[in-house]
Amino acid sequence: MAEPLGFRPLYRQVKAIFVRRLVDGVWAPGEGLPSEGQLAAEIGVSQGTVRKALDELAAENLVVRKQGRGTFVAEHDERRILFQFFKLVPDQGERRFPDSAVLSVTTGVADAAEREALDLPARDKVIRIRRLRSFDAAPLIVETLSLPQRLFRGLEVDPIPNNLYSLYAARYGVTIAHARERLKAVALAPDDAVLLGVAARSPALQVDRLALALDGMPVERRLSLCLTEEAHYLSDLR
Amino acid sequence: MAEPLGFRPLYRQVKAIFVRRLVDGVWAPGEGLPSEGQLAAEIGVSQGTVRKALDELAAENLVVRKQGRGTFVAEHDERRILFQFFKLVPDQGERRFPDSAVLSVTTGVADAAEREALDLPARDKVIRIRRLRSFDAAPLIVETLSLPQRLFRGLEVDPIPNNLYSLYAARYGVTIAHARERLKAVALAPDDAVLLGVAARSPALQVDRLALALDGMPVERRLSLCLTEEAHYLSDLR
DNA sequence: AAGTGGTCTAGACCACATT
DNA sequence: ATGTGGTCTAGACCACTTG
Repeated sequence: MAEPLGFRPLYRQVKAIFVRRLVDGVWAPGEGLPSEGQLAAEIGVSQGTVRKALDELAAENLVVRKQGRGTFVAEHDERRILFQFFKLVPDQGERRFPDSAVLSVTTGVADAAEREALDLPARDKVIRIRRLRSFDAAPLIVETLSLPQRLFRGLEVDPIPNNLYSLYAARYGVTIAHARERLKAVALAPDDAVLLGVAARSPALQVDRLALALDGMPVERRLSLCLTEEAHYLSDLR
Repeated sequence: MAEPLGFRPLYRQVKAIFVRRLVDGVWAPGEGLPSEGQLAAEIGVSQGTVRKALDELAAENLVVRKQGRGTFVAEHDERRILFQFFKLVPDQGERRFPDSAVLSVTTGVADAAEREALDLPARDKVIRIRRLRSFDAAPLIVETLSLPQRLFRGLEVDPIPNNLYSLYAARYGVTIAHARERLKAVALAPDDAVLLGVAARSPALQVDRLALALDGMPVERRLSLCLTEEAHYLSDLR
């Protein structure tokens, strides 16, 4: 009578140890990890097992490996966000990052959609950030972010940087690991159309993003309305 | 004076041998590969090196590994297409595959967009398939496919199955390995709106797909107009 | 019981970056 | 010269599937 339960390979247990250290901030973004040999000796497994654990973390973009230099905790620098999280690219010209103008920062009780997405109990509060993003002063995206207030205390009192994911990591120890986006084509409401400088009822690409932390906890919801006259959402199917 | 050229690890050379066999159809979809040990002995490398080559092919969905059974050439069965290539999912209910009704099959000289996408010389011909796809008789997508005629001779004279990628592989030896999609929100032209049963100028999600074969050659362009009232395009950012 | 892929180890050597 | 990750090997054993 063998165990009907799943088998858990050693390298996954090692990986779990490493993820724990990332979640707890023992290893902070940008920092270099100990060498494979040191980690192997510390944990008491072979170097090959550590290697396999680190390879999986690298495949998930949680660490970056550099031959001859070492293994480093991944950062949310502009380049990474541009390629991993920002899928809207100009039809012509280089892939680049838009400017952001914050329209408002408010707090309030989460509505049904926010509670559902962020897995919040009733009456929990969220911070809402509304901003307009542009390429060369040409409005491109108007978006509303919703964040659980209990995770991001004090965020609303300071200036909002363009690169939010870097701020989440540095100030709140929250690392965005991946995201799920749901896309629809919609007709713009009059007020959004005004902000984007187009006619009401113009078609726009609506992107409903839920961003998840290292441990899988949902930490940010982002509802974006994008003009796609001169840009498109790029999706690679592999 | 060392070689300034790139270093090419052994397992990648082995992988290239395997890809060659897939491209040439020596190993056909669904077929089982020789065991790792046999391949290692045949090529004259260690089993670990063969393993690393096969692991990469599995990561690219070109082969499927089944513990205790063997390694198999990936097929374009319904499940794979549903998860890898069909990103439009119902807002409520299970992920599923729409029905297809072919509207027309024609041939003609490739236009500028088709030549650009498919990398065709001037005056080359394409086969165009236009079809309407529905969930439970509710129209969802109207799409036009463009295929290089020289790759798919005779395709236009036979009935068009719902699962085209399986047909490409079985009859023309063309395996679709991955695809690149560009999304925009557009207002429906009157004739497309009629087909989809909505008002003219309704917003729709336009998906411009370019599908690439194993060797990276572009082999299919597909322009889809999707209604997103009760469905959405799902994109996972990892 | 036999065959397959999956894991784990130990050691040698290579490529790359830094000192 | 040293230290890092990357490759390659050989062998042992484990988990899973099939006959």
